[in-house]
Amino acid sequence: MMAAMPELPEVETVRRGLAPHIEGRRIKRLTLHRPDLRFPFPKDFAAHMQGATLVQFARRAKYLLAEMQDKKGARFYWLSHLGMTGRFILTPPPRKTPDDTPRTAGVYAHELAAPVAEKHIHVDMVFDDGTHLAFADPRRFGFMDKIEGAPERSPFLARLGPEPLGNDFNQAVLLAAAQGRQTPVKNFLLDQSVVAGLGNIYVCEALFIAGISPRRKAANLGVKRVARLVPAIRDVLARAIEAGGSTLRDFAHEDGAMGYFQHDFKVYGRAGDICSAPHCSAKVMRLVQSGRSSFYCPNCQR
DNA sequence: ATGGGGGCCTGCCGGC
DNA sequence: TGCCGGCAGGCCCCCA
Repeated sequence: MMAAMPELPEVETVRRGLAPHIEGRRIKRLTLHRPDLRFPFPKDFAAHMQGATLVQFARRAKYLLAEMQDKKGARFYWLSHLGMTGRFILTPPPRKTPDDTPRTAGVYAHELAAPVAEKHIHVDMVFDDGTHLAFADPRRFGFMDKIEGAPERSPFLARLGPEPLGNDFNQAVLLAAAQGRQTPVKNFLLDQSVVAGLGNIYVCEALFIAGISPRRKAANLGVKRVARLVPAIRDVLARAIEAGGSTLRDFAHEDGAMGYFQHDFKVYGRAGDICSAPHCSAKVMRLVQSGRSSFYCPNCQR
């Protein structure tokens, strides 16, 4: 068992967990505890978010994309990325008591208490019903942005390839994208412009399921391997989302931290273990490609 | 255009 | 026991 980094299934799990708590709610206060994460927060970020209503909480690749309606009724989008260690921590509103009247400027007593005691909380939000949403990110590889206009024109989203679980991702598309690509299939699948949402872990797992060596050049995949690879990618992601979904049942608690559910992997992080495939006694190997670990079974993957 | 590598950033872990 | 190097990797950016 190990905790998965935020790739598509983890981000989707976060989305599903948070959406029912924040959709349709107005942001009463938003506090930044530092001027930047990986990038500086956009100018007027807090001011624009404050008083805005979160209309819909969606996902694109590994990005969370919230449709917002500001105080004047204008639409904009709040984009966030969890990076490597980013987490949203949700605290549902405590039950109000009769004497819980506004203190200053309409702030209720129950809103003054710190919802969580944790290091590395960089953003705090309070919604109109008292729901707290904090963003913590020790390594600050995550970031947030504000998008005016069509979200697909955001520089962060413009170059993304198809969603791996959508109809735009299929064997013909993947085969065409692989034409002439001399890079190993491992690197190829990590390229978010090829298919958007895979990270190191699920690429390793998908290649294992498809029986393809991470070393194989993308251009040499061929129709047969692509025909195995596409469903392998879909299956591994869909199963991981299911596994994440099963953790949501316990979500609405005090420490509502999200996105790092436990999950079993066949090869990732298992160097030296015997391959889990039936009748295979080879050892799972680790190799470094472009500075990243690949795990694979040299017997099952060619 | 494409591929490869550096840098960001902190927590953790193994070795001495 | 404490220190320290290596490692983890998503994504942008630069260079060949």
